[in-house]
Amino acid sequence: MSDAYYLHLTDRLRELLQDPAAFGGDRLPAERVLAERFRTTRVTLRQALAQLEGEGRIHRSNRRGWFVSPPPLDYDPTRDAGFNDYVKAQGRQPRTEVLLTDTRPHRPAAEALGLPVDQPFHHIRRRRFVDDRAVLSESLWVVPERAPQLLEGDFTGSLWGQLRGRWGLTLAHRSLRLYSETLGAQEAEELGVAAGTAGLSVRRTIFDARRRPVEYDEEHWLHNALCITVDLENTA
Amino acid sequence: MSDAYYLHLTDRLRELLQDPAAFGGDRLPAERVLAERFRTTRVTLRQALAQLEGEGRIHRSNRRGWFVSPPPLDYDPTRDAGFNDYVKAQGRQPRTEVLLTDTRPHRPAAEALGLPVDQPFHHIRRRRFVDDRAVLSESLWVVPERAPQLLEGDFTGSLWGQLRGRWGLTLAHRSLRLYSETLGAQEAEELGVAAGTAGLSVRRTIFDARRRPVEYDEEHWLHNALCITVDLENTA
DNA sequence: TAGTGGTCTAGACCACTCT
DNA sequence: GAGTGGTCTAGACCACTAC
Repeated sequence: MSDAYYLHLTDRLRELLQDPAAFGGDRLPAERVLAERFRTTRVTLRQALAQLEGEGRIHRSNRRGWFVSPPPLDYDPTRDAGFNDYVKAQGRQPRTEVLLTDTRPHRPAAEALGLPVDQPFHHIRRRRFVDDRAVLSESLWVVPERAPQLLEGDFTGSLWGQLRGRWGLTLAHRSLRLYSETLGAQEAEELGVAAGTAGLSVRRTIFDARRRPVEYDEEHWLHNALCITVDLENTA
Repeated sequence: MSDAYYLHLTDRLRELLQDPAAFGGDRLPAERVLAERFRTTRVTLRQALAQLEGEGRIHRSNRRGWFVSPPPLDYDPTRDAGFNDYVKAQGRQPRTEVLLTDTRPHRPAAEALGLPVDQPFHHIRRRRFVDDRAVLSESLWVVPERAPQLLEGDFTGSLWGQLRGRWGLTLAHRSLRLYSETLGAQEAEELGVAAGTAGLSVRRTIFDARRRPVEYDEEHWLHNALCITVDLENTA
């Protein structure tokens, strides 16, 4: 079946996408227009678009249309250069919106950090943009004893930077979990995509140098918006 | 559109999948059977199946049918416990097939390791199984000077173990890159899935303690077959 | 050879966005 | 209000797998 028409279509569209001027901008023509141009139906056309979406070449904004994707963002979840810093370092424009802050228990955080389930956490939920495209929805839960006045600060910047700078914490022990997921209703809405869109989940659990629990966070990325990089020395 | 029928269908199927006996085994009924049972068409049914596939609950084997997925494998690409070891440690059955060995130049490896493009490498391509399901296709390129007689050995086990044991190499400097991809024709065929299936690519570049280039490899995983975990100490 | 998933057609209506 | 993607129907044929 390698001669399926949608695969030919995928190839032709992929070529067109190489040429920045092919569609006169970042936006693709309407599905009906493309289907007619390539003499097929929307169903088949959408198979080709879905392929290109999986390859990270295009993406959709819910009910608005298809757009040419920029190159993925390089991201090292083991460091905290700060979102704003590393996005700028790659010549892109970062932006952060704080959606919510509160203090309450959260079972997954408690379990990850080995604390009782009724342990309250300082909780921050935010949404982050690259070049005005929402690519990341995240929630962070911080143990209040480690950072008492945390919620009085500003959270559009680096949280780890604050933990180090304001409370002198060393984020010594870190455990990461990454896996492919489909975005839930809330994350999808926050990122302006259809529910069920493919995502990449990153969870981090942090202890300080004295092995005291510090922080737990969950990130939900658009799955093709980033390339995870990790550099390691000597930890054989 | 959260009342789309395919989402209800997804929910109902997800519930059925909780019950191991619901379908009398690991295999789901034929699409036509399921479509009739839920009084819809194959197109809509397949939307629901695709959702569950994205969630990692089911997977398909090319043209054979849909199967209930086992839990994902935990995998730490920064360590080399050895595939066979960590799969067994999780109570699963590993298997490795060596598909090819040769010695030849490879541009991506040369570029990653900072060597001339005509630099030859010892090349090993293999396919790895968990519980008889092919989940990983990988190629490894080793600098011959680091491991001269490499290709005379056996490669169903841990390559890093050999590099350490037979040549006393320390894999001191490691750089990883992970990103979502769609599997190419070759990888898809080796893994028994349709071309364009979602995958997860892991690339590693390794230098020894004297910063001499040692190895470069590319892994292509079925994207929902694994959960990446990384544990770090002190590398603030 | 029977049954399966893979692909495709030619429509349709709806919810939402844009202006 | 016009245009968009999201969803859905009711079929069809083909390539491949399993027996």
